[in-house]
Amino acid sequence: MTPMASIWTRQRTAAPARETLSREQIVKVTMDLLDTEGLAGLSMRKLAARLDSGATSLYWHVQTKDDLIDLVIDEVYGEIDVPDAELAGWRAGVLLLAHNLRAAVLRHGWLPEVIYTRPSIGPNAVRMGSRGLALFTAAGFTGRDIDYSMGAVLSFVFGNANSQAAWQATVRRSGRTVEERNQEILAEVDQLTAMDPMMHESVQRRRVADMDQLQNEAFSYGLDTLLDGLERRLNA
Amino acid sequence: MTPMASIWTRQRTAAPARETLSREQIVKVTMDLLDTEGLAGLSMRKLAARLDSGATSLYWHVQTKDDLIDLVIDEVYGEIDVPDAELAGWRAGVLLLAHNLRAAVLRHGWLPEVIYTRPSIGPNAVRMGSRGLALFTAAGFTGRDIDYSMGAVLSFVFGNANSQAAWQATVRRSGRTVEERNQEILAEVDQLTAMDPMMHESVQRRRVADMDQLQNEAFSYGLDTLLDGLERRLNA
DNA sequence: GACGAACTGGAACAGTGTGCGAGTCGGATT
DNA sequence: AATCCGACTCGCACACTGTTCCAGTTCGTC
Repeated sequence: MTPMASIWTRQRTAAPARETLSREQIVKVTMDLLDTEGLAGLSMRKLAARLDSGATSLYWHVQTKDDLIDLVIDEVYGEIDVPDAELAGWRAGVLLLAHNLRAAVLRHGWLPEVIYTRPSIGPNAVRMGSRGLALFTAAGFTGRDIDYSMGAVLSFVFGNANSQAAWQATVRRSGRTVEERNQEILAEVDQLTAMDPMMHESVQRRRVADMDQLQNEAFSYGLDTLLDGLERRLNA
Repeated sequence: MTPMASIWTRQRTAAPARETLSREQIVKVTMDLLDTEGLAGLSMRKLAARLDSGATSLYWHVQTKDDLIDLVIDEVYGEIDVPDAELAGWRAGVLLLAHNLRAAVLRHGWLPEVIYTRPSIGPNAVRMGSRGLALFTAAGFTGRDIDYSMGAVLSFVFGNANSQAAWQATVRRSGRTVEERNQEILAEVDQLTAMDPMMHESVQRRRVADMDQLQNEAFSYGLDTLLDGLERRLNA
């Protein structure tokens, strides 16, 4: 009968007696630490140091490190604004959802490293899911097609954003510039294949001044294509 | 001038003197270990135990654990068959590539946990990339559209396969059946939102006898939609 | 003033990846 | 037949990890 005390269920039972650590504060500092140093830079002791507390004190407010990460992940979902279904047209709404989701992933480049390691269904994730479903329902999808169409968009967005975030993270870690890194890749690829023309040219095409813009274009291209396909389904 | 000795560059200089560990053998056993016990179950000591060797012996054949993982990842890419551009039509070819890639990810459920943690451009990844590009070139795409269209498909496939693989992994770890796990999710969601109708129904729709088939359908739905959109671009 | 709940944090444990360096093997050279 | 040397193995040790246990401290309530 105990309702599987998940992290989001548990609540502070009474007001704190004195100035004390709070779960909110811990989550916030964890987010900062992750954003600046990445997943590898997060350890309970380092986190405690930033909070001027002992490492084991954290365990009063949080069950495990994994639970803490669940909390931060849901915090990220909380940043994502999903427009109302009525306000914009459905396509404009989905477009916005997609862009906001991608932006959130890119803001928190450690996210791809953790989302696939746990289930993690927090309140903000549920809220985003619910509002997303409303969007696709308003578009005219029914039954399972609601889930399928939204799943398709989310899959694409995550697929795109994850790999770009990972790319950015490695560039940052390497300390090199984007162009230097692209040159390295070109060299590696050429060395591996003895000048495969397909790959060589594809990598060459990536060597542009504004890499972010290139990736934005790739994202828009794919998203538009997918939305075109969905629209076609609606009109069929 | 040193060509950044990557893991794939380094070769054994001479034949081994006696019966000895080999990189191929290590990679193979690592793959087995990952497939059966997941990423969390992989440690150098456990791996060495399976090979009847000391843990530190592995470091003669492999620079670091991360490099080892790079090798296994590329091994997975090696399993993916990409059809020739001329044989099937481009759409059939891309469809096959997509299905093969997804199947490989699902076979190796630990992959989503690692692909976004490192760059990892091995020979097999390059080969797959090259053959993929050929497919989209044969379809009629030119210039950057080749990269964009292929990127869209790969993003979707990874997005879909990653989350399904992660789902399967958690079900396996929990030791519960698929239906039990779905029931848990339903309860959690309802508890978090006090019966949000959108989410409630969506989760209800997931509670089917054959979960795999449902996810296959979701995959086909999204892939078809995306390919429809790409075809539309070609005919524009 | 005493009690007890809320909270802190040091010591300790089992486990991790990996550098070091001493040791072993076996084929080629002398 | 003795020597040599590169290929390879592996125990020890180090710094670090998440986490448990428990002895403490703080503070509102009786």
